[in-house]
Amino acid sequence: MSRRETTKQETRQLILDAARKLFQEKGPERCTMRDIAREAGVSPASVVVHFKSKTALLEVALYEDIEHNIARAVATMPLEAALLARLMHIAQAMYSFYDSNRELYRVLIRDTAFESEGENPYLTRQLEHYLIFFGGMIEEEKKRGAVRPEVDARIAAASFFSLYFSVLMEFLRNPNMTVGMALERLALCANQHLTGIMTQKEKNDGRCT
Amino acid sequence: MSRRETTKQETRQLILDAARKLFQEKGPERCTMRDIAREAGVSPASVVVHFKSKTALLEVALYEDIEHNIARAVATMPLEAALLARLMHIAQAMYSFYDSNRELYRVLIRDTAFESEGENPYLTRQLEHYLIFFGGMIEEEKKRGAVRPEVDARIAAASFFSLYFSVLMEFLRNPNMTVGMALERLALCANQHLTGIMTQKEKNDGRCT
DNA sequence: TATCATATTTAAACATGTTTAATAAAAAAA
DNA sequence: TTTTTTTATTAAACATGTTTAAATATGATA
Repeated sequence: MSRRETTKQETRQLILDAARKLFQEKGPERCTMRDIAREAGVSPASVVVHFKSKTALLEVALYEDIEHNIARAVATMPLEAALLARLMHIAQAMYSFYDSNRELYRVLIRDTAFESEGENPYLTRQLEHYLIFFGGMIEEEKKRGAVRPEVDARIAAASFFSLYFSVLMEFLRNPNMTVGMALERLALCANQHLTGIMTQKEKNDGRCT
Repeated sequence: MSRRETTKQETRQLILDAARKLFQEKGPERCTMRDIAREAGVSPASVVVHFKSKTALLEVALYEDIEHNIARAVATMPLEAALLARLMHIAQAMYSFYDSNRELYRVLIRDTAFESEGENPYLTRQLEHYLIFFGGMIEEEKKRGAVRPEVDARIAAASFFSLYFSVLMEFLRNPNMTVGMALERLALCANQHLTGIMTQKEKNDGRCT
């Protein structure tokens, strides 16, 4: 790596460290690009040159941590547990993580969750990983005979994500909601998705296929 | 109403009309508060005095239309149809509506969906209305014997909303996704929620209750 | 009516994310 | 080595949402 390249990477790292510190301490809305630049010892323009925008910086600074947390949750997954328990294991890890700085992650998710695929590769990639991972788990359950064979595993995985994400949204919107309450709600919703809500009779009538 | 009050309301209306026009035409990110003020024939400060912030103005300007659209969808609801068909009727109406100006509604929802309850009364109220409405429909289905009696109707309604909203998010994030594709996906997810994914045997073992 | 208080509007200033144009330093070319 | 080109950095300017303080208009009060 050329001299020029190394100093560039050093500058980038200085900014990233400063941003992480200030975002965590003061929240992304109460720290300015100038604050971050000062903390990093560079000019505000340099921050923009290295990371396109404040939102992009927020994204780079935080999504890495989120990925680590996901990896940790996956690594500690109880493999023998039932599908619902596994989903709840991941959800517990993620909700607790976001709970450590709710305002920070509220702003992060708000600012990035509606970006298009190209603008937010992190989210797209994480979601895709999740779908493969959880979809695979559901396929396994089919083989074990716990999930019906005609079920579309990817749709099921996507549905679980929808339930997980909606509860997360409510959790971040409502400061009075605890991790425990969020988990309780998710468990109820996910359990319904596992067991369905229709009567057997109605299913046999084939009204919903 | 006093003279002072009427002129105030007139000013407010001028701003609101100007905002609606420019938001629709140029998109909320490409029209400034100064643009809106000029179009309305008032000062930029006046816009802030009447509507706290640009986001709040966006909210007031657009949520009313959304409410009208919901009301229209509810009014044209086929009452004899099955639960899934009714959900799809609402979803079709809403997705088509958002499709009329995707970028506009993407920004609106992004900027408001993560606000706390107090900051965004529209969303909270609309969601609550929906839960009561759809929860009531599910209770009816219980009486008809189409939905199992032990099912928590409110949780079921909330779950359907989660599925609806997640598909909407994907729809707004991904410009290549059509209304038809979104509806297709939602139908698959909602149908799974109706019928469940577990085998009967596993349910009898009571692993998920 | 004259005066005071209150509410509405606004010009000007401010705060902050971002862009631009210039500078300095490194790499490449001569 | 000297010159040229490319690249990293930044000071200054800009764009735009928002605040502040002043001015203006309205209603109440004497």
